[in-house]
Amino acid sequence: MQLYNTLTREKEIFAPMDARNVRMYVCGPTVYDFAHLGNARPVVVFDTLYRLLKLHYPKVTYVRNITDVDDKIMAKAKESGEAIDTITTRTTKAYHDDMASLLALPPDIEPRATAHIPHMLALIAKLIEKGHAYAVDGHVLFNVPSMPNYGELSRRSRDELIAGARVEVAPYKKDAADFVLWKPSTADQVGWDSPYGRGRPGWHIECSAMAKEHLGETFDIHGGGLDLIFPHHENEIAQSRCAHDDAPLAKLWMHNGFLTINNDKMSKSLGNFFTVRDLLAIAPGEALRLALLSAHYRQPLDFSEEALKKAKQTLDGWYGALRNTKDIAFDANVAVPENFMAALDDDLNTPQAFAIIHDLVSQLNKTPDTKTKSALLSAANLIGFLTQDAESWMRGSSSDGLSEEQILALITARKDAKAAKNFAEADRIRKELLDAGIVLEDKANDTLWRRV
RNA sequence: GGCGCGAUGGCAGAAUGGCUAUGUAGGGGACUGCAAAUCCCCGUAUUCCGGUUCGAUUCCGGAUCGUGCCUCCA
Repeated sequence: MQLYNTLTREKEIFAPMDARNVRMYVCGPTVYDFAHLGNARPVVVFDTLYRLLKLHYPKVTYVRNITDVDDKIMAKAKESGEAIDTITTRTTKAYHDDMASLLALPPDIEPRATAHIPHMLALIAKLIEKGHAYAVDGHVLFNVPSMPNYGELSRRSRDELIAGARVEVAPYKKDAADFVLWKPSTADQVGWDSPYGRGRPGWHIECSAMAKEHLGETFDIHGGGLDLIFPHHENEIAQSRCAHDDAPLAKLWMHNGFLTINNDKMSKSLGNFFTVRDLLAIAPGEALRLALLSAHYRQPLDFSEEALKKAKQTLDGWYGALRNTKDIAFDANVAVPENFMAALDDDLNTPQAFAIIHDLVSQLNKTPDTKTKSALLSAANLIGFLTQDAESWMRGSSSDGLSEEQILALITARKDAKAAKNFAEADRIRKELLDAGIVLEDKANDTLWRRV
């Protein structure tokens, strides 16, 4: 398979370091609030990659961290008066639930930052020992000029960084580009004892420490959002390589594009974000997943509720084909179609993969047979689609609106009216159901219904 | 100011040095008591200006517009 490597800015043939165990690290959430859709995109994208890798290789170790110590969490705790643990535990649970709703498989290992403080301190000590970091006033800073090839991922020189710097340079820094590995905590702030005084980790060190602990010094794939390239991933590389005798951190770096709303970047600071939770209230997770994968992962994706509705309609069509062929058997031995695999193996071309699913759906409608149905299901299931029972998908769920009993009673009443050739009454009932969001499909022997 | 990305039909969105995706919307037809679903048929596209080439939407240069990053961020 081919994957685009941010490091080389080219598609490369993927060759794992150890084909018996492919290792992948993806930057996970800082748990202080509900996940927004921008957080969900990388989860769904790398879940798709994870599923593909699992198909190609006997074992994949997928690590996605939970950042449970951070100034944003501290600020939230101060604001709400809750304990940090309470916030991180609750938010982590919500994150797990939301991502499961998006049909994302859980990672193999989900390390928490607070459980790796000793690993971070060990890494920091090594960096100081090797002359790449220095302690000053309770801070420990990584000295960027100590690494000659700093900036390879983002392709920035140190001079450019300083020239463009928007922030004031802290007086204790030896160099303007130096970044924090460890910072002091006041008595009322969360902190851990260390040789540099009581404090807490900087933003980047946790990923270096946890990746080393769970995947080793060098692993296959490191993923995350585009905005992590600089500074986060650049600094992870600096820390890890300088601590590990210049061993590369990851062979392949993958970054998903942004989610936009009306072509503006969706972000917390702009306030133009949707939480996954809010969207799950108006559409099934599978529809959200489809919407998130409907553009290639490296392209920007402009999200709207309209796009989400379209995704739901598309799935109605796919599930409709399954419901119409419910008597056709599924054969698990039928392979995923080659062109479908080829699309995904070409740097996760999900739009192309969906085009092939559309084609299979259309074939199934025309020639309903086990071979076609099985090809469709094996393809769709591979990347987390069409895993539900078609009938239950069509019936959906609705807390308000008509109950299934009411719907079935109306359908029976309409059937009686039709038998009596009272078409005006039959149409009136159908209109009543339509107004309640129920669409009927008359078949030869019975009437099917679905929620729109 | 520095670094980068993008521009494809009404909309969404792939691909490609010659054949033109897919979906959706729209038009016509089949089926249906009428619908729905499904099937068949049909329009509409590669931002602009140069260059390379037998041939460019694709490669190269420039312009315009949009957008991201430059120590909060997926």
